[in-house]
Amino acid sequence: MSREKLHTEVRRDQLTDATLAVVADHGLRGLSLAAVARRVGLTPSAIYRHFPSKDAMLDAVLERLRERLHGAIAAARAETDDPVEALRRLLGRHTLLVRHNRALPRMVLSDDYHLGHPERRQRLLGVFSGYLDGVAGIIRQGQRDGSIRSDVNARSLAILFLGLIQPAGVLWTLSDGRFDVTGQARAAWPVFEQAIRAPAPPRARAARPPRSRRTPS
Amino acid sequence: MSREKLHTEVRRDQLTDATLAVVADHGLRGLSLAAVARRVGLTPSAIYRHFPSKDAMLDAVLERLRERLHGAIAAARAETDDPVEALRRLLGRHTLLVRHNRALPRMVLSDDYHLGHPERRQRLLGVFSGYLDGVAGIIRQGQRDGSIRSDVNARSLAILFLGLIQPAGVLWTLSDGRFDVTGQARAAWPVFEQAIRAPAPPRARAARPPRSRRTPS
DNA sequence: TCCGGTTGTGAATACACGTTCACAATAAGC
DNA sequence: GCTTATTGTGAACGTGTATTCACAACCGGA
Repeated sequence: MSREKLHTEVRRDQLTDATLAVVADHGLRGLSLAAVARRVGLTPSAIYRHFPSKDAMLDAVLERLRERLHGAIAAARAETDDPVEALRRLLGRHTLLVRHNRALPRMVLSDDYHLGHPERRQRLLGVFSGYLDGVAGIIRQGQRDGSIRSDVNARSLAILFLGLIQPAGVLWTLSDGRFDVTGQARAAWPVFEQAIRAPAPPRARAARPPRSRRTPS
Repeated sequence: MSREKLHTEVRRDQLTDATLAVVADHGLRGLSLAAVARRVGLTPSAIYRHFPSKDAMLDAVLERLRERLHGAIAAARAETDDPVEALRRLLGRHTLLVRHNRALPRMVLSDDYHLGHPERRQRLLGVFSGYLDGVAGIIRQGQRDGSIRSDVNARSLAILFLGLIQPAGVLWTLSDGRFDVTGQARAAWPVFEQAIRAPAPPRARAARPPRSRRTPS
């Protein structure tokens, strides 16, 4: 082993990085302390100098992913004032994030992380909700300034936006990177954009939300 | 134990059912032969009378899920000739399928199943592709008869359709059934429908697919 | 009725993993 | 330079797991 003694903050960073790498390569199931330790040149027991348990380490990793997701939203919002354009940029940033962090979909979609740990599920749901709130915030801004349709609530549109990326991300991980996420995003975006844009202001259509419209079976 | 001797086909059905139930409750990670055996009133070793290995059992389970997914598509197509209406029905059937088979998203999205087993990944990708092909088939029909826009390829639209369900399904599992999948589907469908409908025939817009349009960063 | 194949059992095996602990080596503060 | 807290090591432990095997009970057909 390297036998080198480093400060605990440094090791913690190394360990979370290594964890992300292992999860990217072998999934959450394949995540073992041995594999993480090997990657940073430590023995499994040394990990316990920096994290009280494997679970605590995973929590730190999730926190890092959360920061990156929120960072993407903040960056997209900072770049432009046009909400629709902000969404387009967020889409690009998010696909890039997925492509550079194969661990992200695995961590967030795999149930290993939260099953049997209600507080974990709550945390993960919080990450999702936070992201969706961010997207919904952009959308609401667009609804206020009239660029985005107001007959569908912002949250639903935010989830629809997530649908722009998620299946592509799944296909991408499943195909081991062969599926063209970026291409799919480029193809799907115009469709989405057109769908959320408010109908042209001149001709005010009946934009009443269709309440419980039920077409006969 | 029940001590009852049943034919192997019956046991195989019971075992796949039990596996689905266990995965629904405890995820793929929490799937153990012991748990499955307990659920059907057998000992773990008895399972080997009906499946050569745990992996083989999982394969059978995936096959069952594949059948149900394809069944949903076939049923939706059989019910109507209108492609857009078929998609709407498929959406309903799919959400129902997810709600009744919590194991479905877990099996299909968790990487436990396929990581480290390239042939498994291939199989799972095949399930996805088969489903997408089915959806794309409906869409292509709509493109031929002019009800669905032709400037975006059917596959991309099919993936977008999947995005209508998948994030909702994830939120649903994550919130332990509290999230309203059906409501989300109802809210998102009109948006999707309007997005894929071909622009009204009278005013023929320039519907050339934008090839590599790149907006400056 | 008898017999062979099928189904079920419980004990045993082998392995991987998280975690603990006593001890060694090193860095930091006085 | 001495002391003390920090960091790293290797061995050990306990647990949960898939899988195997010898044996028992049973069903179905001759």
